[in-house]
Amino acid sequence: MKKALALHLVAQRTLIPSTPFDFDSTFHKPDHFTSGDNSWTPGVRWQTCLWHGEQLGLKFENKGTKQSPKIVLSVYAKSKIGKKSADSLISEMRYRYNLDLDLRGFYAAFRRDKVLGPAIKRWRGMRPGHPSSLYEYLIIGIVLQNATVRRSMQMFKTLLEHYGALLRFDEKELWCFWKPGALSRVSEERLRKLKMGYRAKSIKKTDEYFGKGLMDEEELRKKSRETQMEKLLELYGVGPATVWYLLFDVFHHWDFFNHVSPWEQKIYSKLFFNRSTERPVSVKKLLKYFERFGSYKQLAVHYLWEDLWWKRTHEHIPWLEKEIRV
DNA sequence: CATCAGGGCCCTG
DNA sequence: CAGGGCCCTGAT
Repeated sequence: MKKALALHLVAQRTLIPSTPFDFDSTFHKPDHFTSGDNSWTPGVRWQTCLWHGEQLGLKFENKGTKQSPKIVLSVYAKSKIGKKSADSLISEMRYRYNLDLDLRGFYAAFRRDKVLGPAIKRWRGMRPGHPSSLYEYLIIGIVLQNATVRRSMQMFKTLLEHYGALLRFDEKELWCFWKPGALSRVSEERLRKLKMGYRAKSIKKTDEYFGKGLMDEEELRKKSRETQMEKLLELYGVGPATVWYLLFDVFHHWDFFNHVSPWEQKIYSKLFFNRSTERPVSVKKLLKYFERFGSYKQLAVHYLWEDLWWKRTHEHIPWLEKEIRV
C-alpha cells in the first residue's frame, strides 16, 4: 500500500448552477461503480482531479435547494494553486457536470410522457456528466470492454494502485489518475501480468498517443459530432461501443443513440417491453423505440437508466442483479 | 471437468 | 463484410 500524500485546503469557491438543479443525482451515479477515486454521501461529493499536472482533492457540498441551488467547492492541494488555474478548474467542472445545462425544452416535451414523465418527476434537475478527462475516460472505456463489472473494477483499481497516487484530504483517502504518458516505461507484458489481458496493447497505445500531446481535448470539443467520432475511432482500441459512451459522457451529445450492448439490451427489454432477459427484444427494435425522444434520445435514456439504478440502491431487483454481476 | 460469453475491437481472408 | 481470436472469470 502506498503512503497517502497529504493535501490541504487552498481554495474555496461558490458555484451557482442553472435551475432546477438536483445535487445528488448529478454528482452521484449509482451505475458508475466506484474504484476508490471518489466518494459520496447525500449532499457531499469528494473526488480527485489531475488538473494542469496538479494532484487535487475536490469536495463539492450542497448548500442550496432545487430552485435556489448553490454548491461550495473546496480545493485541496499540496501547495497553493494560482488564480488562473483555479478559474480554469471551475469552468472545467461546470462543463463536466453540465452545471449550466438548460433542461426546460426536454422537460416541456416529455413531462407528460407515459414512460419518461415519472422519471423526470423523480429526477428533476439531474444533469448528465462524468468527472473524467478524455484520456482518463479512454482508459476506463478500455477496461470496460468485453468484461463483467467486477472484472472491470478490478482492472481499474489495479491500474490506480500501481500508477496513480493516493491523496489524503478532508479525512478521505482517494486515488488520483496518473498523467498521460506516465505509462511510457511500463511494458505491455507488465500490463498483461496485471491482468489487463489483450487490452494492454490499447492502454499502451492510448497512453503513448496522449503522452506525445497528439490529442487536444479542448479543440476536439469544438468540432462537429461527425469529426469527433471520426477522430475517436482512429484511436487504437476505440470502436462503436466506446465511441458512443464518449460522445455522451465526454462530449455531451444528448441526441446520439446508436449502440446497445448485450447486457443493456436485456435490461431495456425487461424495462420497456417486459420481456424476459433470456429472450430480449432486438437492438433494432429498441433503437426504434427510442426514436420517440427525438433530439433528446440519449438524455432520455440517461434519465431512465439512472432511475433504475437509484431504485436498485433501496430495492432488491433480482433480474437486474443477475445481469450486472458486481 | 469443459465450454462459453462477456459493458468489443482488431485483423485477416 | 463476416468471423476468428483475444485475457480472464464466473456461469452452466
